[in-house]
Amino acid sequence: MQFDADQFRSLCAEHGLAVTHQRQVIYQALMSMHDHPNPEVVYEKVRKRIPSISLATVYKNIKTFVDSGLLREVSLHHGPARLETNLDPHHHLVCIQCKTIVDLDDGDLEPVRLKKKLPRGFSVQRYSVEVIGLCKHCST
Amino acid sequence: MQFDADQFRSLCAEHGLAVTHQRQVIYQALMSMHDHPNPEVVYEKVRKRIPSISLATVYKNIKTFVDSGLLREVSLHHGPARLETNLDPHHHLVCIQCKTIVDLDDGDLEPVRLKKKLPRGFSVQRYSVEVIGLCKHCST
DNA sequence: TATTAAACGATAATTATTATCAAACGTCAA
DNA sequence: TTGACGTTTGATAATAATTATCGTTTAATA
Ligand SMILES: [Mn+2]
Ligand SMILES: [Mn+2]
Ligand SMILES: [Zn+2]
Ligand SMILES: [Zn+2]
Repeated sequence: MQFDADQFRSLCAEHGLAVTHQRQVIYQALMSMHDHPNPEVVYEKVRKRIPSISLATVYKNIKTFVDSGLLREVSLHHGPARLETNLDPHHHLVCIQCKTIVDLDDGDLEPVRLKKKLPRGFSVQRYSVEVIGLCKHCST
Repeated sequence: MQFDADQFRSLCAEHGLAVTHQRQVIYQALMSMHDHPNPEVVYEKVRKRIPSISLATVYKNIKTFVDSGLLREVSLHHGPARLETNLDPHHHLVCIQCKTIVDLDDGDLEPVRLKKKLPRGFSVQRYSVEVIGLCKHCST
């Protein structure tokens, strides 16, 4: 515990962040959850240790962690729905900046192949590959 | 135009949907946009043809089309953000039902390989593979 | 320990989406 | 073709997710 606190202290120092009790509890809550939680779930977990914490503080710290690279978002696609009219199997090129999504034909890619067995009981419906980066327009 | 209208008419018949002017204009707007629009953008486009249309009608029809399989959503991850604490390169197993996201080690997958060149100017940052299906819990 | 910038909590505002409901419309059988 | 009936529409309220605002508190550091 003392050790973790010190680790967090230096993490914050590296990224120029003030060390606050709230920040540390939020970080530890996040790191103890290995199932890609949403902010609300993090809030509920943190509230067990700091009942008076504000939901806004949780959101603000998550943003801070993401901006500092201590944390990521699973996908670029949270927020408004993006609609797909191309019903053929295909993949995507996604720009991290402008969020433009461009189709990548299924045949333009070597088929996805697993080396290991998937967890028992999971039935695969399809594979989705995203090539993530900066589009021409955004990289200038 | 007459032909498209007839096509839409039979599409609706196949899926048990009433043929309305709004529905047809929304569908045609969608099919003419090859860039994965969000509902707001569809609304703006439809409004040029039916200025009096309600945003709710656009949302309701998009939902109807998705439920009928005439349309998809690009990703399962729209809505609340999902947080990623695993900073190692890895991929995901995603359940379409409960939205559970499970890590898939980078080494468990043959590397993604492109057969063709990407569009000029796109700089790749990383690949993200999602194995999409039903988890053990949801498939029973 | 005093100064100062950063962070916090409360809450308002914004954005995205869904729900509600009365009026209008489309379907289909007579 | 008409009329009954279920569906869709438009207006708008409600909800969910997130960000902004702002006065107060706290942490960094000199
Ligand atoms: Mn696509
Ligand atoms: Mn992960
Ligand atoms: Zn871009
Ligand atoms: Zn599931």
